[in-house]
Amino acid sequence: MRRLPDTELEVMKALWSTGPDTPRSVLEHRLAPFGWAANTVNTYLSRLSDKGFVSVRREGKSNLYTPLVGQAEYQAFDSRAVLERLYGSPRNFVAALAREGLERKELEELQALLDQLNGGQAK
Amino acid sequence: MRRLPDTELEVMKALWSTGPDTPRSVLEHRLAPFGWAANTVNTYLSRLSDKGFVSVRREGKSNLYTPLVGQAEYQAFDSRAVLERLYGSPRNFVAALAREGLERKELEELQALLDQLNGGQAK
DNA sequence: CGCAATCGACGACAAATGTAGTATAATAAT
DNA sequence: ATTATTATACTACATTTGTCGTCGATTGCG
Repeated sequence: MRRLPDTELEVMKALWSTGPDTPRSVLEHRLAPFGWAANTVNTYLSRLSDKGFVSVRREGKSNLYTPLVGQAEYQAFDSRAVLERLYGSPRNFVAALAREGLERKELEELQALLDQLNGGQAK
Repeated sequence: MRRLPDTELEVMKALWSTGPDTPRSVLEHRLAPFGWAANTVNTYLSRLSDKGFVSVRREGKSNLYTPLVGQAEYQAFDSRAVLERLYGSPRNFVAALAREGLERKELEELQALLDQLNGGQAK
């Protein structure tokens, strides 16, 4: 698994939210704000395919791209990579966020999650 | 502020830990594991200088590079960027880590930090 | 059937990143 | 001084990323 560049990640996020989809559809429904040319999306999808993140299948007149890597799976990988790159531990990451100003809501969500993780039990 | 590529970030980490330093010294003391050529480090330092992350000063026979952006400052910026890129909230980030397997120690550290953040008081 | 609208494959090209070599100027050792 | 050592500045070059354009095949319409 490798970390994806920003643009390809945006395309993956689109596919994760819509499910298997065609370039045109995904562009119009989920990537419109970027104002990308149709070919641009095609390039990103093609690169994602090369990297094994999506599969391609002929769906009548156009291609249908299906995510091969799930969002949760990618996030699990990426979050660890983030720690290794600069923070070392979840604690350091959250501390950095805190320095920048954590909102009450974010804090509460975190606390709730931790309670839950602990209630279950930590591995 | 912009996000730094991996190699430049490694150099910054080295400078953060040693303080102002020369290319040779930083390479030998903190970057040895990478096995980079001396000129490679020089290039990274030069790019960091262009980007305004370090300052250069002539120190006798060699250059002395000083970080202009602090580690805490960079981390605060970067951690937010991480959330915006893929997670949306600290909660989602930690949840992703949890899926990948959080160690008990990491959990405890996090919990302690949160207690502290709350004890202090959430903004 | 003939032509126009689509779509995808492939090629292009600039900027950023990873990694160093060269050439040159200053230094140090004989 | 002459030479061997260094450190720096500049150049170089492959790969990756960001963005498309072109061309040829496919489809749908009149």
